[in-house]
Amino acid sequence: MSLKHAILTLLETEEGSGYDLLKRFKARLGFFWNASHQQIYSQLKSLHQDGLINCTLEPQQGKPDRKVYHMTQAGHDTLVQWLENPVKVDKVNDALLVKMYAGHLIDKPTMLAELNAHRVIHQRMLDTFLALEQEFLALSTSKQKPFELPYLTLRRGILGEQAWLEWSKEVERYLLK
Amino acid sequence: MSLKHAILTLLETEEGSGYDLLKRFKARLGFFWNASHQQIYSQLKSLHQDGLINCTLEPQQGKPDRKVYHMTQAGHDTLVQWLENPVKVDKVNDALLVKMYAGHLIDKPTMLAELNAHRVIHQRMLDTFLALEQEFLALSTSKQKPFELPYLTLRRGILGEQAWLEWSKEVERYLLK
DNA sequence: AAATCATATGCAACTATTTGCATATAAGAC
DNA sequence: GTCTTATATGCAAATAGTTGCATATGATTT
Repeated sequence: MSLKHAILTLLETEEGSGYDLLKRFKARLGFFWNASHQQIYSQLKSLHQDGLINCTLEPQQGKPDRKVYHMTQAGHDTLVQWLENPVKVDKVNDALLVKMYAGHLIDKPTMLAELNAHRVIHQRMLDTFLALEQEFLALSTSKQKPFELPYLTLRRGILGEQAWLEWSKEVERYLLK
Repeated sequence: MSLKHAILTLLETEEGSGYDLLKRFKARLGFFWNASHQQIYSQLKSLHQDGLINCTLEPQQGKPDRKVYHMTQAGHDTLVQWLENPVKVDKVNDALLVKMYAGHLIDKPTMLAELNAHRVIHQRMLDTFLALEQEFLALSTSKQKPFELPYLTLRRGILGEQAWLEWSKEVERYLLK
C-alpha cells in the first residue's frame, strides 16, 4: 500500500494532525495521489497501532482536540525500506475510455458534452500546475534546491495534463467530422 | 462501478466465456482498464445474478465446462443508461511519484534504477500501441470505420505513454546532473 | 437571521481490487 | 522427463477506497 507511505513521507518532514495532513495531501500530493479524509484518519489510526507514528493530544477550546502525529524511528525505517524496494507501474482504470470504446451506442452530442466536462476539469488542473511552476521558477537557484524533487512530480502533472488535452482535441476533431 | 460496464461493453458485440473476456480485456481494454481473472469471474457471477447477462454451459472434454455468457435486454439497457450518465475523471494514485517526492531519503542510483525499470515497461507498452496503430492505419478508409472509436482510445494510450517517457527524460537529466 | 465554509474527528456499510490458494488437462519447449 | 504456457474455473482473506452519516464550533457571506 502506498497511502501509508505517502502519509509517512509527509510526516517525515513535519508533524501534523489528520486535518493538517488532509490539507497537505491536497496541496502537495493531490495531483498524483487522492485520499479522502476518512481514509487518512483510518490510516493514521492503523499507523499508530503499528507503532510507526506517535500521537500527542493538543486540547483546544470549542473544537475537538487536535491529535498531532509524528514519526517514530520504526516509521522512518519502514518508509526508507519501502523507498528502496520497487513499486508497481501505476494502474490505469479510466471509465471515460471504456465509454469511448462503447461510443457507438450513444449519440455524438452526449459524448461531446461529457468530453467537454472532463476537459474543463483537466484544463483547471493544468492551470493550477502551471501557476505552481511559475512560483517555483521565480525562486533563486539556491531557493529552488529543496523543491527540485517535488518540482519533478509537478512536471509529471503538467506533461500528463497537456497530453490529455491534446488527445481531447483529436477526439473532438473526430466527433465533429 | 465500471468493470461491470466494461464487461457489458465487450459482451454487447460478442458473447463469450470468462476466459474469453479475460483475453479480450487484455487485447482491447488492457491499456486503460486492468482486471484480474478473479475479478472478471466474480463480476460475471454478479452480473448473472442481477439478470444483466445469461449463461449457457458448453461441455468440453478434458477441460472444465465453458460458461458462455451473453447479453440480456436488461444488460443492454443498463449499459446504455451508464453511457448516458457522466463518469468521474480518472483518479491518479501513482506510487512512483510518491517515491520521487520523498526521493531525498534515498540515493540517486536507486532512484535511477527504478525509473529505468518503469521506463522499460512504458516503452514496451508504447511499442505495442504503435504497432496496433500501424495495423489500423494500413486498413482502407472503409475498413477503418468500425474501429474509429477504439482507435481514439488507442491514441490516448499513445499520447499518454509518450508524455510519460518525455517526463522520464527530464527526470533523468536532473538525476544525472 | 440563515447559509455556507473552515476547522476537527470519526464510524459503518459497501464496493473494488489484490494476493494466495486450488484444480485439471493438453501442448510444446528444453 | 520436467518445466512452462495455455486453457478454464473459482473461493477466501486481506487490503484499498467510496459513500453516507454524525457531531460541534467559529467565522464569514448573503
